[in-house]
Amino acid sequence: MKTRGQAAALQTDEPEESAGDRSRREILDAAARFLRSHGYHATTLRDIAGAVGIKAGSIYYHFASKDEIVAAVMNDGVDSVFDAVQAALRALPKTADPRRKLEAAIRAHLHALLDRSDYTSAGLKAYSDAPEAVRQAARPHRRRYEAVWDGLVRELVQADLTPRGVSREAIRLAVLGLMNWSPEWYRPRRHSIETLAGEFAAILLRAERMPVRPRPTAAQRS
Amino acid sequence: MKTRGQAAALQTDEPEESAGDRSRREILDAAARFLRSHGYHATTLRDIAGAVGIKAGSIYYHFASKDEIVAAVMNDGVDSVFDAVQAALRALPKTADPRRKLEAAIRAHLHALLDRSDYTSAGLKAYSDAPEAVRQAARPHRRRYEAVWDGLVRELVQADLTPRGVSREAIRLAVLGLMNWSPEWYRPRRHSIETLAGEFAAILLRAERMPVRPRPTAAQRS
DNA sequence: ATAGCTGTCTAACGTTTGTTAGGTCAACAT
DNA sequence: ATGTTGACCTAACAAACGTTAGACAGCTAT
Repeated sequence: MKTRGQAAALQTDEPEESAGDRSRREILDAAARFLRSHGYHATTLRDIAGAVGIKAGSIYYHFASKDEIVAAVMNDGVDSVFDAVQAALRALPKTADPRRKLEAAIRAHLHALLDRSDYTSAGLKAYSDAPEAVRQAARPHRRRYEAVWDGLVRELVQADLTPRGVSREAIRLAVLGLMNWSPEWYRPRRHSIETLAGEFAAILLRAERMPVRPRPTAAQRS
Repeated sequence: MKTRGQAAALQTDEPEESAGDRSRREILDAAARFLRSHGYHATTLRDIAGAVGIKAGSIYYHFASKDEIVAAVMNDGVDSVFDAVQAALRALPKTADPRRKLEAAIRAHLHALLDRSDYTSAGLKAYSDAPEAVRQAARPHRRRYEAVWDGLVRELVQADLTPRGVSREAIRLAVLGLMNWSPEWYRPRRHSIETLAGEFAAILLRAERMPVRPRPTAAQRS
């Protein structure tokens, strides 16, 4: 049932991708691009096929239905941002300041959403339009990812870094909503993901903005 | 902008709604409901007509195209939440605490989005899927509404209630994103709009949560 | 050489979509 | 009585949709 990574654990070399595997991957890539920019209903199998260089009917050699493609894209998208955030958190020392963890997670999420993976934003956009069966298949992936943020928020609350009297759920909904709405307004030329991540983290915390440790243009005040 | 209030004022000076006007309004109401829950492409003229009790072709007596309906719903939706927020702000004394203004605006926005008007949420959901012509027609309405929030954020910044070093734009995008994502997770049985409004306002501000003031007549200004 | 598998093609199918043309029928004005 | 208008209907149109069946070229293994 896994869509991609299964051959990754092969013993010696790279998976030796066959022609069929490459087509299958290209179909998913194209589907993710169309789903991201046009949504579920406006993404047609003929569009996808055309982008891959084959005919619409040929898709059915690789997938049983449109919804199977959509489900694969959506689940890969959630797993992808899950992995990205987990990796970003693991790159920090376990005892790191929860504020830094929050900012790292926000940065990873925004990167996945806005410039790294069509899959993540495709899943986000197509979810509410997809048939119930597809959404149901995606639910475990989504829950697993939400749990990451719930843990993060829990740490913040325990460190007393969030406004008092605000439920953990509200904070999680706030941070996810704030990020997930960004595809609606983000323009690569106009916004910097790095800057946005820092600003969003600062907004969500009670305390002042964190000291600027690694880089860029953060201090235009003072 | 009136959303429902069917025979609100039977007085002599009311417009005397004709049968055609009522049909037109019912078409828009039904379109808003479908657009809200199913989005642009999954909302069909036959669905709308069926909900009103007429046939699909008859819609063209009232509207020139599907997109004209969508544009009307979208623009009414933005104007509706604009009016609601403006009214909520005007109900406050001009010199009111900016924190209170923020909370009032958030509450009004959430109410418009989640339980008062199908139009507002319909416009939000359908916007990115609608043809460019429809989006272009909606842009002035959206800009006017954004300006309200920009003014609100400006007040907050001037009162030093926001984290320092964070741009006004980031704050505005944060608060709007946080609210506009709520249709994705809000469940009326599970969440309370009043509570959410207070929590979101608290999250966005540097200071502690505001004291719960029982009555507005007290002079709290020192 | 032959058989089989892989990956794609052509060509259609049944359905649904937005839209249009022309008809119908009651209410009203003359 | 007659003509006009308002509001709706029927019936279709072309296009586009997801999907399917069957054919066909290229490769591999016998």
